[in-house]
Amino acid sequence: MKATYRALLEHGYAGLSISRIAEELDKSKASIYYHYDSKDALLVAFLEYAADQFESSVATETGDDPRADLEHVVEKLLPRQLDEEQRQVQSVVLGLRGQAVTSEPFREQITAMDDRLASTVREIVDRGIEDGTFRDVDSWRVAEHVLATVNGAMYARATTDRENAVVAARDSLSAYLDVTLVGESSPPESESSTQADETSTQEAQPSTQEDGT
Amino acid sequence: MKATYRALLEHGYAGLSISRIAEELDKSKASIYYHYDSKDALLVAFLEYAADQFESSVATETGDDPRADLEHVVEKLLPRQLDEEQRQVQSVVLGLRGQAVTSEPFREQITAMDDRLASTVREIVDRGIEDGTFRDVDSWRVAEHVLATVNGAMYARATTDRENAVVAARDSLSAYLDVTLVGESSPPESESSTQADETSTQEAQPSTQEDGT
DNA sequence: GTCTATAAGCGGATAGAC
DNA sequence: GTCTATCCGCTTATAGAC
Repeated sequence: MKATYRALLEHGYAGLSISRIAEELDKSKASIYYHYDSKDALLVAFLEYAADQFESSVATETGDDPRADLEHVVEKLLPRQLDEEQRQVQSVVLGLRGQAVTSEPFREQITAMDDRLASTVREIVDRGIEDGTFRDVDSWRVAEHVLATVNGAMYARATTDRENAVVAARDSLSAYLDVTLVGESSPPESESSTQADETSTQEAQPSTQEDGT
Repeated sequence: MKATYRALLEHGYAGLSISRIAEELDKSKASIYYHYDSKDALLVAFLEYAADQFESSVATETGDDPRADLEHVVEKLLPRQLDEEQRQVQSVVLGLRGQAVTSEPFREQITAMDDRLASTVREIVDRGIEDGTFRDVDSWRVAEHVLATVNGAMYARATTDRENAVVAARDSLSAYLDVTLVGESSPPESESSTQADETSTQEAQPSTQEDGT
């Protein structure tokens, strides 16, 4: 599994082959077939392994401050500064996830992963509602909104060079949670000056696609 | 390009080969090499073509009601009911986007696409602020939030069986826009009963990953 | 522009020795 | 369990005829 992980990192999903895995493993191709019946079987096993890695990299203690717990989850998935190891785990998982478009078994696994993540978020929101910290919102909807935004931003981080966009989305999500769950108060930090330094890639780019405006 | 599109639809990115494209085209493999120097060159050309298709499938008239324009854009990307053709365009684009994790040229193109989309959204928000329809929010942040959520939900639609989750995220996003941009009023529709029929996949699934709770 | 034929190589997978 | 050797199919890409 670790060798597969390394091979995936180096060559991407498209470039993943038994030879490459064997190389990382420092064993022969044939030896891999002793442990797995086929490449597909190995891949299915790996997807499970990768899901575990990803989820334990996200797992977080939940305390008795729901708003902090929520922020903690978001921070785990979408840290302002992504360290190299997390970047790698995420791009591998995203690479596999892409295969779910055309592969049934992959799709099932990914669906289960998102289900678990969404439940985690929803449970935190529910707890907050019960203990009176949060307003009586539709926890399911809110959880799905959070998950979609976080996934979208992770996805952008892995497939574009729009780092600032990721941070902006994250900040806006936090502000949204404050307004929706807690009420009107804005958090200690500012409201319109956290956005780095305007050196962003999407600033001052007047849209090449349409003629309107 | 159209033959490549069809081949991609039938076999996915992993299964895309010159033979397959030639087959769709009803010409020989060699004839393709007369028009493109290499598979990579063809792929780069196709990415551009696909981006155009995608963007023109999203393009929308912008009128003088910013809130409606915004809703229109979201509806185009994340319709409540996705028709077959749109589903296909989206899964092809998503499939290509996945390659951006490991391919520089792909990454650049995808970055440009997201930049354009974000600008479109931001311009609508700016227009709304100027004409007094919207509050004086940070249009950049809001636009990135919208884009991340929409992308995340599209991504979920293409890689999971969580249809209800997509609709939930979309509804929550609309509600968020109403609150943030317009003010307190909630839209005509309900607040906690639009969520289909609870037959969703993520309901009643008590999270297998942690022991807390 | 398009074809057939073919080169050269890598992919997954197996046989059989150790 | 691991190795070497090997099979076979398919891939990208080219040569050269029409």
